[in-house]
Amino acid sequence: MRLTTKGRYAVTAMLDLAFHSERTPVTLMDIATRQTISLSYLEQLFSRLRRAEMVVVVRGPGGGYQLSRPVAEINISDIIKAVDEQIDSTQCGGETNCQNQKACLTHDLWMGLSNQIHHYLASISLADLLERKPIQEVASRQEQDVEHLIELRREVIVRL
Amino acid sequence: MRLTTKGRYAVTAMLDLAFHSERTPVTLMDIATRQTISLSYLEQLFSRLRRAEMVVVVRGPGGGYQLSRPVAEINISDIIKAVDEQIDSTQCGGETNCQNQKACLTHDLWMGLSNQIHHYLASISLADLLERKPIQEVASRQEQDVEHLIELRREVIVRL
DNA sequence: ATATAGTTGACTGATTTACTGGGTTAAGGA
DNA sequence: TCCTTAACCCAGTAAATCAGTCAACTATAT
Repeated sequence: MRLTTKGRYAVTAMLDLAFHSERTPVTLMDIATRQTISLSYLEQLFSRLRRAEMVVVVRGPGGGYQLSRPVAEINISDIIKAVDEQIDSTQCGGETNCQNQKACLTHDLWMGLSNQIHHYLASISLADLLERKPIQEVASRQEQDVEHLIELRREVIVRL
Repeated sequence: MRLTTKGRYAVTAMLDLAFHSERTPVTLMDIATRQTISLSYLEQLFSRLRRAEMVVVVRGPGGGYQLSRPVAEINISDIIKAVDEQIDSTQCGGETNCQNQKACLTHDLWMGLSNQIHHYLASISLADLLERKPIQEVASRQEQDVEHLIELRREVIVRL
């Protein structure tokens, strides 16, 4: 279980989905605009999220992504694991042969530690995050800030 | 608070120190041999650990490193923060201006999350880890496995 | 048909990781 | 005083990862 900015991007994007995809799918372009993440980077992340069956896809016009299950059933740990390529942190993948064919100190230590963190993050769902006041406020502001940009983009595209 | 292999190396090395430096200082060479970490990499890590006042140094023959305080007063979070240069995970360093001079979704979310992880790791001390059975067993085995190597190294050096 | 939107892969620059090798400095012992 | 020990420090580097770009592709709704 690693904790890097990559995982944070994924959690942010999933939270954005949770806010906006209840009725209609959300395009990566919309998420990119609201969360200021590059579209192509989002594509990479969602490719993994899709393979991990965290999101479902609707292709074609009006399409986009939606969460594959209710927000209460998606936890932070799963999101991070989906994008963070699990090059397991002990170099032996639970094989317990990190050091001269035997377990290293780190093995038991870090396994235990990262298990605990994993369980902790697994206990937090998207639903939990959605309930938080400050997050709701930020999300509303983001919608207003960026709504006109998204509209503008659509109009401009239509005119061309 | 990031969670990478670098932090794991630091925690492993500190745990090794906790096991072996109670009476006499421990050289980085010994740790390098026991934990199979490169000596120069250890030097880098301990340079930071020393600046963070996690360890004290004794120079010259018979010297090495010792913990700066009792094992119960050194927690995992401090160790990781000492070596992981805190390029804060939100790009705004608590300034709350990550996105167009305002808070991003990530800000509150990730701040909260990483705070919780920080507190969790802060609640685990080296003393806690030392008490764990599997860790004790691995440490004993490592001593036996490597003791002769360390002895050998000293003899060889003496002969040269 | 055409525009929308996801899918895939190759490729890039920047940064971090983990390590090598060189020399310098402090301290202890013969 | 000289030698050894061991920390200190610096410059460099191969590999991996991060974050992102670009281009060609497929599926689908209108």
